[in-house]
Amino acid sequence: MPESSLHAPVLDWYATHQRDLPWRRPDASAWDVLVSEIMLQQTPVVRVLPAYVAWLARWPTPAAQAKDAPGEAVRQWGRLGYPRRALRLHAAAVAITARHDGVVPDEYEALLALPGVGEYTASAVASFAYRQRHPVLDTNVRRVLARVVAGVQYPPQSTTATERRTAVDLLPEDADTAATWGVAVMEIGAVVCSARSPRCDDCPIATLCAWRLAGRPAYDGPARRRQTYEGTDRQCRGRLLKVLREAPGPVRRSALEAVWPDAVQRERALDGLVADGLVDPLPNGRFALPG
DNA sequence: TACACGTGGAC
DNA sequence: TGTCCAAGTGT
Repeated sequence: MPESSLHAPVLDWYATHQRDLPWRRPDASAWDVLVSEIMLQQTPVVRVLPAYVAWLARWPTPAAQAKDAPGEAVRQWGRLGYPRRALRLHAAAVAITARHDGVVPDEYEALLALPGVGEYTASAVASFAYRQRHPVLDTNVRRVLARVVAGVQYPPQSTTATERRTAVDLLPEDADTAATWGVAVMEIGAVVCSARSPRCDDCPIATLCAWRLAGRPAYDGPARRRQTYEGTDRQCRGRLLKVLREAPGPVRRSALEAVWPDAVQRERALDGLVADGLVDPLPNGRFALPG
């Protein structure tokens, strides 16, 4: 069975079933796409939607973003999570303005050099915004390929050379078709071939899926690392930054002390936020979002 | 290569 | 109710 037999059913399904998301509209700029991709890193679409609209209403171009302080980006980020992304998106806007004349670069290597842009995001922007032929390997695509091609329930913990080869092998020859293919496979992973309860009855490639053909065997490998949160430095950092975000200006140390009782952990977390550039310690002993 | 890094919704 | 999961990146 040639792998290209997957193309038509996937592309046909996407043509009629794709969600209407703002960053996919024809008039979405490369900046729009970049903002969406950074926001969507580890964050569900439904939570990104309102944040995305507000962000671009305030900063419709990289130059507009670059003119404001990084702390304003952190504040505007709100409760999306992983606020370092806000800092990096701001830094990317500065870099785009300085190095690329305010235009989001269309070359993969130039994209990869931007802060907060890794292998996936560089491919996504090159593909979705500039219609280039790049394999996009996000968690959705990796899961779909793991099931359809490899016949297993879940992909490996980190992206492997085998997965990259599979993604490249499956890429349609025509660049524009390849770009649509990428977002289409992602969409199947997001709304049909979900992690917990795949809806094989609604899947356009169910009859070609190795995992389904094998009877949907359960994941058989090393335990997937579970993420802890309660009581961690991460939770503490979130509490501290929330105080800064919601204050109109600099805050006293006492305001930070009030949200986390463990002094040792609190100081460690605060030091971490300062080291990450998310918090500015002021000479007067107060703390602020970076200026 | 593992690990750190937020937040909240679903089951 | 606690676990799992969500369009990853940087170190």
